Amino acid sequence: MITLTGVTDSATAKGEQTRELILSTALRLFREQGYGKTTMRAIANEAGVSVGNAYYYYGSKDHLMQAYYDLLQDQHREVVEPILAAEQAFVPRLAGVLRAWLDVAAPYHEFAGTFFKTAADPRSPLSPFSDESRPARDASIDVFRRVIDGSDLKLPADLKSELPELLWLLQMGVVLFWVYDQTDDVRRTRALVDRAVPLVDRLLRLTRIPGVRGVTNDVVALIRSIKP
Amino acid sequence: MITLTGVTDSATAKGEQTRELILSTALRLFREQGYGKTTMRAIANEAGVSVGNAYYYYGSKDHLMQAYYDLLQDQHREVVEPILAAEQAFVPRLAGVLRAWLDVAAPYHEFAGTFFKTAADPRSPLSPFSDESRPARDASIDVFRRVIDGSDLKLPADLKSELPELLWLLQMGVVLFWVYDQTDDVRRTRALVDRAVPLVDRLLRLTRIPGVRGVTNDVVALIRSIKP
DNA sequence: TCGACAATTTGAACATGTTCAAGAAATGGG
DNA sequence: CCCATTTCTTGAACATGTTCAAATTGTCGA
Repeated sequence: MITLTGVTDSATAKGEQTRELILSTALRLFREQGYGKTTMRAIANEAGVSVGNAYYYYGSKDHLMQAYYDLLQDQHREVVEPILAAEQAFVPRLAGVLRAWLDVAAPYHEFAGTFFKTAADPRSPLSPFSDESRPARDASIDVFRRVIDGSDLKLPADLKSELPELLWLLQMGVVLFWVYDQTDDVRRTRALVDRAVPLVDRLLRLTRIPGVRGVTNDVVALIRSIKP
Repeated sequence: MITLTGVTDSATAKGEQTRELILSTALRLFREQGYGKTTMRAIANEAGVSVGNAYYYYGSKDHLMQAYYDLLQDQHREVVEPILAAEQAFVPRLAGVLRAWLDVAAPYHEFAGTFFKTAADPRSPLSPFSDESRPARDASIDVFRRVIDGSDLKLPADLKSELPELLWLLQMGVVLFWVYDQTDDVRRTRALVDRAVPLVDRLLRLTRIPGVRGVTNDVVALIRSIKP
C-alpha cells in the first residue's frame, strides 16, 4: 500500500500487482455488498486468485478493511488541504476538518459498524490505539496540529502542545457518534459538529480566566500522566 | 422464548432449568478459558445438551456474554450500596463507585476486549446504547443519580438533571481506558480514577463562576439537543 | 544455461458459529 | 386417559474465516 520505496520499483513486480488486485477487488465488493456479505472466497474468485493467495498478502479479512480505512484517511488529508489554506480562524478550521471527514466517510457509513466493531478490540491492529496504526494516527493528529498552528488561537504553551491529541480524541468521539447515527445524511452528527466546535472554542478561551487556569493545569497534568 | 403469559410460574419448569444450566456452564467456561477459546460445542457438551438446544435459549454466543455482563452490573449495584450509605461528600462517593466497578470487573479483564468488541457494534443488542440494554443502562445511570443526590454537591438544576448521564458517560470512558489498560492490577486506570474524580469535582464547582456559567448552559443545551 | 533458493500460488482441510427439519417430551382440554 | 398442540431437544448440515503442505513460478549466481 504505502510504498516505502525510494527505489523499490521491483515492488511493482508480479507480487505487488497481485496485492493491489486483491485489495481493489475487495474494496469494490465491500462497497457493492457490504463487509459482512463479502466473503473471502468471493474476493478471491472475483480477483481470479485462490483464497490462500489473498491470505498470503493480507493476514485476515480485517486487514483488508484496515487498508480501506487507510485510504479514507488519505482522502481526508487531501480534502482538508484547501480548507487549511483558506481559513484563518480556529472555528471554521476545526469545523471544516471535521465536516470534511463526514463527507469523505459518507459512503462507508453503512458498514462503519462492522469496522468499528473490529477496531474496538484492543488486540486488533485496527484499533486506533494500536502500535500498528500509529503512523495513521500520527498523521491524523498532525492535521489537528495544523488546525491549531495556522489559526488565531492564543493558548498557554502546555495546553497547546496537548491540544492536537485532544482534538483527535474529539474526532474519535464524533466518529463514535457518527457510527451510531441513523438519521438521513447523518444530520444529527452534523448538528453535533456545528454546535460543538464553537463550544470548544469558547472553552479554550475560558482557560485565560484566572480561576479557571488552575483547573486547566490539572487537566493537562492528568492527560500527561495517563499517556503511555 | 418471550413468555407472553401473565401466569408464567411454569417458567421455572423444565425449560428454565435447562436455560440456567446452559448459562452457568457457559460462564464457567468463559472464566476458565476465556471467551474466544470457549466453543459453543464445548458449552453444550459440558452442559450435557445439544448445540441446537443452547441456541434455543440463547440466540447467539454473544447473548451468553450479554448475560455475563448483566451479572457484573448486578454485582456492582450491590457492592456500591455500603459506599453510598456511608459517604456524604461527592468526591469519595463518585470515586468509590468507580473503583468498585474496577474491583467487580477485575476477573473479567482478560476477555474484556472481546466483550467490548461485540458491544461496540451499534447493531448489537450488547451495545451500551441499544434499546435492548436500556434497562441495564438506566439502572447504571440511576446509581450516578444517587451519587449526586446523596452528596453535598450544589449545582444549577439543569446541569444537575443531566449529570447522572454525564457521569455514566464518564464511566464508559473509564471502562474504555480499562479495556486497553495492560498494567498490573490495572494500576493506570486506578490512577486515572484517583485523579479524574477530584478534577470533575473542581470542574463542577467552577460552573458557579459567572464567566463560566454561559458556557455551562451551552454545554447542557448541546447535550440536550443531541439526545435522541 | 542450470540448479538452488526464495517468492508466490493453490485448494483441500479445518474450526467454529449458526440453522433447521425432524423427532421427543410435556401440557391441557375433552 | 387420549389426542392435539405447544415446548423442547437433537444432530447433521451449512457458511465462512483461516491454515498449511505441496506445487508452481521467478530470480540469480556460477
